[in-house]
Amino acid sequence: MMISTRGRYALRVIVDLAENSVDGYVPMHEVAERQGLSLKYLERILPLLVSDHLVEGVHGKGGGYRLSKDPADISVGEILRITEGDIAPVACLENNAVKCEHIDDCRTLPVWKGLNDRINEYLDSVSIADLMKDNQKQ
Amino acid sequence: MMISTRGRYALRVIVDLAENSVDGYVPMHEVAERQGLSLKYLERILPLLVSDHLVEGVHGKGGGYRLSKDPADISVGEILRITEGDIAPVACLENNAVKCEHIDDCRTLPVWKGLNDRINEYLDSVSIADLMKDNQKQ
DNA sequence: CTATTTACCTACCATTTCAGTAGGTGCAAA
DNA sequence: TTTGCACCTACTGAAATGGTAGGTAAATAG
Repeated sequence: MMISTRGRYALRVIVDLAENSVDGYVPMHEVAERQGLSLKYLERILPLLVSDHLVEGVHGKGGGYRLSKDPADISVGEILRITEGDIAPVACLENNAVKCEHIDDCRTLPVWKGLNDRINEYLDSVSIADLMKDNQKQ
Repeated sequence: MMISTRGRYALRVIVDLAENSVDGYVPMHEVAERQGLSLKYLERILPLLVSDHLVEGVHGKGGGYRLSKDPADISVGEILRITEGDIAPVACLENNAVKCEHIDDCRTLPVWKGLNDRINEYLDSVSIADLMKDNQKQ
């Protein structure tokens, strides 16, 4: 399995915020309750999204989170790359991969590159707006 | 990361057999040496391919492995599904997944299904023959 | 000024998976 | 009967996964 709960939960949180943040900031415990997820675990995931300017967090009463961008301008690939760190299907295509010696003669590398390209292409083509309830594609 | 060494090594072994089994059976220690892989580890992977009739093993002197099918008739997807058990990108699409309650109302399921479809479609479209040295696509 | 509410941070933990290794047994040919 | 091979089971160290525990920092309400 490629996408862990970190990435999947992050995506659900973002969609939830997109659908429920009509007025101001939404505290994470509301999202956690709606989605049936552990608040404590989400609290460890959200700083990743904040530091990448996908959402903004405000402390104190009346605070919470809201999206920094329009749902149509946030892609699924963006969220997953932040939370998963790397969505490469094999180790040799990961960001910090050790350089393979036989890279020029590797028979299997073209498949992995082809797979990687298709995965990223697809995930970048789907936006949060595409996943919202009122969208026709549903 | 989605594809572990089990699947990647299996693919390299199959391509190696396709390129080097001009005459009869190839002992696995030869493949292991050519590919720079642990023989002991490969010995644990190959029975999976045998039981799925992708390769045939013959004991004793002069024995080894050979492909049961033409390289053009073996897809990468086939090999990976056998060795990885499951190549679903998320847990809820795995073969033995626990049925999700909110499946009819899940905002994120369509992305995972779309991703799963594209991954399988691509991996099934690439054959071992496509990966061999003498192939133009290289 | 204090209490409350929220985000955010660090450390820990149980379980599972990964990537092998060790040490054999079974079978077939020379 | 010895050699070369496939094949089987049990074990292991390291890392990742999916959290929990127990705080601190900031903002607002009263």
